Amino acid sequence: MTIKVIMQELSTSEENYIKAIYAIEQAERDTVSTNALAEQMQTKASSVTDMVKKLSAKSLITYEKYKGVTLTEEGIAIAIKLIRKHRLWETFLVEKLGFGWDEVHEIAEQLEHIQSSKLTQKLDAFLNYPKFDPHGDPIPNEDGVIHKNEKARNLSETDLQEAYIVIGVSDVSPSFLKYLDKNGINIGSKIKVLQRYDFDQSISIEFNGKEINLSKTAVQNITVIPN
Amino acid sequence: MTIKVIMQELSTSEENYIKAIYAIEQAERDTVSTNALAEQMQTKASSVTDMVKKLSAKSLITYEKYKGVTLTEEGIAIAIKLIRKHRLWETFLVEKLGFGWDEVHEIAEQLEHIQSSKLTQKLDAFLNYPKFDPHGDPIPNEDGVIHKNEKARNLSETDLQEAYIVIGVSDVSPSFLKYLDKNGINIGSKIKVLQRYDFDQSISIEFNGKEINLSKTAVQNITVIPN
DNA sequence: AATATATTTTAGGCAAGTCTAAAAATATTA
DNA sequence: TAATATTTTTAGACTTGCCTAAAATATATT
Repeated sequence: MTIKVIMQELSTSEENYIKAIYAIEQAERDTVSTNALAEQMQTKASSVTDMVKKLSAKSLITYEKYKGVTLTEEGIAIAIKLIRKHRLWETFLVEKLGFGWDEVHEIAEQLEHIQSSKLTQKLDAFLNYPKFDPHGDPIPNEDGVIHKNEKARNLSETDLQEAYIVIGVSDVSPSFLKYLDKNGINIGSKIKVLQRYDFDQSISIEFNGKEINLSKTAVQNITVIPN
Repeated sequence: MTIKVIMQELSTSEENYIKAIYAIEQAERDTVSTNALAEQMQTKASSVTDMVKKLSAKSLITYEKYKGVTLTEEGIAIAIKLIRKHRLWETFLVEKLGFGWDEVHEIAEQLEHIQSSKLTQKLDAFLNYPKFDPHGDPIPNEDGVIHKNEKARNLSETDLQEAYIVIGVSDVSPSFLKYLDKNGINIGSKIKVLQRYDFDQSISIEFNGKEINLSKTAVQNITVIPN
């Protein structure tokens, strides 16, 4: 027998509050103050108080007057679902539609509120169950599990002989992009770190069967995740 | 020099009214009455009057008390953009995510309100600029041009010995879908009309080298375009 | 044409989500 | 600890989009 938890339908605004509370809880390990939430939501403290009462009545947060709020288990589950959808859509926009990783946030912000768990599942499958989004942030799986331990890292912090996937570059100067392009390196490129030269902090990697040397500057601007 | 028309941001509700007015204008070739619109929107006539005043103030419709409404040029443009987005998303859901033809309407109803013309363009390109959605309805192009040029037609209105491509079905009963599935017929399937039997209005087609007989009912529910 | 019926609009109200201004509680500091 | 400053809540109001009930207008019928 399968147990299906009926999850209440939330408004876009309610969902955004849940997400904001989750984000603050992750950053500061404390209850979330009204002002912090107002700041995060770009609204007034009085509006926050109103909403906080409503979410509390729905048991998505615990709220005590003048003492801030905390997400309940159910609230956390909703936040993670939203993050999952957001990151899956960002991955879709970059990998399938060819958007730049810097242009997808706003659109994903809208897409994450589309209601259909089947859509999320199918999107996940279509993208081949990605573990990280284009910004290197982990994508929660369907059960809400987030692999926070394997976080995206800089190429300079990798282990030798290990395989990685390029998920981003921080320097976006045309010359750097051209340099990567010339070598065929792109988002999604699978590379292996061969050697690290301490004298100039350059490294050599294996990519597409070829060995490529990357300067210190290049290395510092490439973000990877373990493959 | 490119002229960019700044289009005002509309609420989901406003957009839905515009779409509803457009739909009624297409069906009946007349001004749209308050009651007809209330029926279409599943709401009360008084609510319609309220909204109609607002849309009129925004010059998206012309409205004269007790005389019904008509979309302005700008209103029509918005309606067509919404239809374009709706049909592109439906195509995406069916062709890329593997949804059934019958399950995509509700989701597309949400997706069509996502604001980003770049997203629409890129989605269109990703889908290879489809001309018809999974239901056989034409997809307006970026300039709002709808190729109604009688391309999509019912299988019952085809010419013998001609090649066609299946672009949709109107009956969405599971048994009918299963029936098509068993024969391997799908959206995009290339068929040739072999013969038409007047006594029971069934036809025989060639598909994948095999000859398949389709009953009158089946025929009436399949939409094709000339190949 | 006068009356009956149907349609549409107005008037007033409600919920969601926001705001400002003022009051209440908490935190800081002299 | 008492005064001051900050944070949070309350009270009342606004907008959007909807509602009901009643009034106004248009249409149909005798």
